[in-house]
Amino acid sequence: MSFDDQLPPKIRLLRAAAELLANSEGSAVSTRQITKLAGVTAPTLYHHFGDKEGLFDAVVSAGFEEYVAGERDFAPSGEPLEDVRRMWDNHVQFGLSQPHLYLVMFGNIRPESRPAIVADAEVLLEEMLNKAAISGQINVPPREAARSILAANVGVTLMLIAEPAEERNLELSTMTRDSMIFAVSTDTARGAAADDSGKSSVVVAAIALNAALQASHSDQLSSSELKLFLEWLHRISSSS
Amino acid sequence: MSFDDQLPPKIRLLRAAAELLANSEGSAVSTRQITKLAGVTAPTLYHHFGDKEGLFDAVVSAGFEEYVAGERDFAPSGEPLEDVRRMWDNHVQFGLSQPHLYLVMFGNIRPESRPAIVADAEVLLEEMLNKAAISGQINVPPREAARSILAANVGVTLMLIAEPAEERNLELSTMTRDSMIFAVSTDTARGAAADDSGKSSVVVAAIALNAALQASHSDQLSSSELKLFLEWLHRISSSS
DNA sequence: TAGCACCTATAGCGTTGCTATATGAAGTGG
DNA sequence: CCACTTCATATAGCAACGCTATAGGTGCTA
Repeated sequence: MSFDDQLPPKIRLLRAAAELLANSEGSAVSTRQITKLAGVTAPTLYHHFGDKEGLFDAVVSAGFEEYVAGERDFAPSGEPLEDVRRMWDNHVQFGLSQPHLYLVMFGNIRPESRPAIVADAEVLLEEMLNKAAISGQINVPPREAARSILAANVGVTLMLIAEPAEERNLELSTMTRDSMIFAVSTDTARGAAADDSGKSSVVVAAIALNAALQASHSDQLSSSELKLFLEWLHRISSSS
Repeated sequence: MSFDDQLPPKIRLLRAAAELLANSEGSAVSTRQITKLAGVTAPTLYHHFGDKEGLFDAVVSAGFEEYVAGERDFAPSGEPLEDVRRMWDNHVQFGLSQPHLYLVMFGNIRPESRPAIVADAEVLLEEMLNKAAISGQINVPPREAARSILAANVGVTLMLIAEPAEERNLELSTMTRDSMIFAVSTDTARGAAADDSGKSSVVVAAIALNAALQASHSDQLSSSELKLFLEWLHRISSSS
């Protein structure tokens, strides 16, 4: 029942709440469950934390500080934008590993209650982006870039949490991450090059693809597949 | 007390819930408040909506459909990416004008109860991005681009909602919006003409062809051929 | 008129977050 | 050694919550 009789009740409450939050599959967690697991009665909870939300805030702060601490332990890689990527991934990982904590933090955001944690994350990102700005890698003020990237980061994490775990596509995260970083960075190295600007029908696209495929030796298809593919492509592109 | 005695209870419940949700400043809305305002008793609510969440879903759907309807009324501007921008702004506007509805929709997302509305919004975006893909303006598959942009859109809107109304900085929205669109578009109007690595022009062409094929129901290939063809195309266009 | 769906109300169950009040333990000053 | 305050916990219970078993009323079809 009560799982750690030695520790002071305040800490037992924190641990019980964290454990229940982590294990509850979407369903709400009640104060009675928490106090029972902590081996404590209701008033103790309200004495120490004032509120159910106060307890959750404390749990979240603890978890978040742990996450921030791990964040700071990353020695700067010398490539600030790479560090920003790592912070992004860490953020997503944190959200996915503790979805209920995360939802308490970012999902139920209300105007009057706590941008405190958001601000912490923002500052952390901003510091890193500042390094990037110093070496001229960024074309946007670091604070604005940090806010923008963090917003996208939160959105992606929420979307991933909302998906059933088995069909979670982390590519959504990496793609959005790189899109955001690319957009604020001064490094325009990229592929693209849309030559035939303007209207492009099936035929035009097929011709373009046909030419490009033959020129580039893509290894996405086997040679036999490629042969058939090109044949079909020819059929389409000569059908005008 | 009850505010619209003529209408059927189902609609009165919807309106009462909408009104309470819109006016409640962050605090939760109870079924008792709703039924009292609607001039109805509890079982009526559960008969029509099954659930408290069912009611909220219905309210949200109604509001969202209104918003989507306004969205569709925009005549396509001929510039799909410009339309995407307008959809983004509309999304943010919707969230800021009905923050509580919006939080019900996107804030409390849980793995098991994912509102179909997210999927709707995704499809809407994807359709528009498909147009952009057909004319070769996009270097990413439309579905993935839609998911990514929508995620960022949601994140930005939540962040803006979390800020006190008087210091809301809408530039966060426009900046993130343009960053995302810029990152997925082939238009590198930024200065240095990008060198194409050859492979990525294949990707762009494949994406364009893929979108065009699905839109045009070409009869150059049999359905089984087409299926395989599209699969290969997808493989090519997913290779970064 | 009888029967049958559909819709709504009465009443209340079990649980929720939270608290008024009381009790025990620990320290402090005389 | 004893009052006295302070902090921490327990007993017991309130009002509000989401929700439902059951029954009654209503309008339609036969």
